[in-house]
Amino acid sequence: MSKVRIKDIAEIANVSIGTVDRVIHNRGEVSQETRERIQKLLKEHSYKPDILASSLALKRQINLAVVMPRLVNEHAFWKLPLSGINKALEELSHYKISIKTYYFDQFNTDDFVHRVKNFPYNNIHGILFAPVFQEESIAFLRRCEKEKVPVVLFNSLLDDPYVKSFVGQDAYHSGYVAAKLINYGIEPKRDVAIINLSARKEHYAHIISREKGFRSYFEEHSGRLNHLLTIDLHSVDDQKLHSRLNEICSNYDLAGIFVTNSRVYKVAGFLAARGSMNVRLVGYDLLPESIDYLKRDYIDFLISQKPEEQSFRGLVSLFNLVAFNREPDEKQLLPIDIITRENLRYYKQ
Amino acid sequence: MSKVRIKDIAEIANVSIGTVDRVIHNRGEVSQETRERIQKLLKEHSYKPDILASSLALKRQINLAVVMPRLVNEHAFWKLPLSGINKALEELSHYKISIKTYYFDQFNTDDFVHRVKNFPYNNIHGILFAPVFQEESIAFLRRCEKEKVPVVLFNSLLDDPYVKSFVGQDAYHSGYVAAKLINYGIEPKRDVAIINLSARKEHYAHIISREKGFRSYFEEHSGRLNHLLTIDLHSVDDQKLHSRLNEICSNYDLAGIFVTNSRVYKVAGFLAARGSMNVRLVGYDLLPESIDYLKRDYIDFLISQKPEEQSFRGLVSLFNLVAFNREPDEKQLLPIDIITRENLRYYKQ
DNA sequence: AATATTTCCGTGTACGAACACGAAAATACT
DNA sequence: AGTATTTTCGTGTTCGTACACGGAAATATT
Repeated sequence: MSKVRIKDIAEIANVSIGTVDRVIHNRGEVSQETRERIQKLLKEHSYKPDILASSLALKRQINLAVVMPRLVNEHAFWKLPLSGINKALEELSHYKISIKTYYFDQFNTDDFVHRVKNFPYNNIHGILFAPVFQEESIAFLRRCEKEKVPVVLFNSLLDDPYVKSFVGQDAYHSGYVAAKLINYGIEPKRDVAIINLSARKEHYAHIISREKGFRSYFEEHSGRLNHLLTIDLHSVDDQKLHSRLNEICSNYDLAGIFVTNSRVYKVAGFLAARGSMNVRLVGYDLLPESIDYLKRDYIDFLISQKPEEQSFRGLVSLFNLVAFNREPDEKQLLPIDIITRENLRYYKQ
Repeated sequence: MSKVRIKDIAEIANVSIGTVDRVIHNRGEVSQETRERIQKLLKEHSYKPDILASSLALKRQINLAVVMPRLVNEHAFWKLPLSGINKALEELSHYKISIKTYYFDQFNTDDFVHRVKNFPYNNIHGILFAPVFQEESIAFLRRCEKEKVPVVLFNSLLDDPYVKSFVGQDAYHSGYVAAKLINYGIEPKRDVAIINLSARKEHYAHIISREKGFRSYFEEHSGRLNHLLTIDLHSVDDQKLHSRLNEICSNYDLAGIFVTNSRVYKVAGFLAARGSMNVRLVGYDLLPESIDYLKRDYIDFLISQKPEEQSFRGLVSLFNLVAFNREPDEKQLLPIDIITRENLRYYKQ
């Protein structure tokens, strides 16, 4: 039961350590026959490399890239993954590693395509990618596949066999959880609004999934379905937003609002300005602005996507893949943490 | 900025690696003068040992002990830390480590005192301890201090300077969070019960803290204070419990119940038997029985203490302390996770 | 002064895997 | 047959630290 080392395998097989090593790393230069013999032995003795020793001995330089939306004007969400990237950089500082970040304009398909075209594929050993544009992203994956650069996704899921791993949240279930929280807090027969505050909703598969999850909760539970309304607001202008929301408030008996992304603080701002405290408000992510409204009770619950952890785990997975050939889980689904004013302190940063 | 190694320090100080090593590990046999000189250099260059190399080179055998309540009859809670212990054992399997568990009867002070008396202090390098009896536990700590065996606590906090670290949850705030959840879900002017289902409440400091946290939420918020009642039920007998609860239900307009520990499933069982679905119920921990009632919507929220993670992190901290002299944080407070039927899957085991 | 004892410090090996280098064996080519 | 080339494999060093061992220097003892 004691751990089997390369040396042990080598002795059993009557070959040298070097040969076993070559088999393990597919470095070739081993005869068909002995390779198979050793592979069999490795399996039989269920050889697992010693993580510590491997790490210590690793000499290769490893270059990773992160491809994600640029931090434009207001959508502060994309700041958050950066701290995860830095944390990963620290955690992996024993190694010879470089992480370079490539930003693209999340509202401009052409920009993305252009950035990806001049990508230094042969200097990069792995890519952590936050996809936005469905088709173009798939095309990017095809290119990576051709260039044999492994890709790990975070934040948003692309259904493609070449993706080595996805780190993120199940969007559907997060919407489902949000629905529970709102339904739990309000009396029956009152109205609930789903607000999409996204410039271009169709770009975000997970926003759609969240709404679906939210709605399906109500389908399965108390018949509040005919009190559900979806509002798409593409404008980022606060003036317009407020007047639109005002209008809705007077037309409906709003008891709860679900904002399908991190811009929930905008709706909270409206509620605060209007002074209406008894509308349940649930949204996403721990942006500073949202935290502020959470503390002041204008937001009741936030669901964290854990963006720092997403990028962190994504990078670590990617590194382990390219450095040690350790295959990550296909999906790394992070828990759907429910954050309130009262437990916030344990989730911040 | 590149990492400084023992070798570098040795060269600068014009001594050998061995000497620097002796200084680092306080192994003596170094003259006062050179010791101080090297210590100064270590600080100046902010030397940090390479974790990987240290681990690989560590040859000492390390024996840890866990001291915790025995898994008696019903209080299944104490099963949970065991999986954390096993996980730690696995994680640390690269090392020469042994973990031995010592159980005591959590309802019998004498039993605890007796077990602790014949403790093999000189074979044990560190103790992970879940205290129950205040005074006797402090006495135990004194003994450990005398024998120079470091102690890390989990689950329940003892205020003692000798404790190297505490891994657990802030009980007060967890009660506070529970109050938010109940208050959020019910209409004003209805009654809320706090139920202590503990054989001997006074033994559990954290049960008292939870109640305090719960009450203080209501003190700070909507004046529901005169609708709050505390019920101490020492009996474990289901018959008695049900009749007592029945009695309460008819005397009060109960809209919410907070059970201050993992026995919340007992109250859920009562509600299920009675068929009353519209009482909000919040309690602790992911016991299988409670999970079952959570799934059936008799329990609305569970707050997890993460017992597996407590014991896991406790052991890892303890190991790092005795093996590498890495001081753990004084308090390792785990997040107060809010678990519902809808996000349960991401928190199970 | 010679020997014993203590204090102080350097050397060497081990940990397990990665990888460079080069040697031996097998095969191909003239 | 002799040389060149390729395939196959073994040896040795490296990563940074832990620790055993033993040697030299300083001090004490007779």
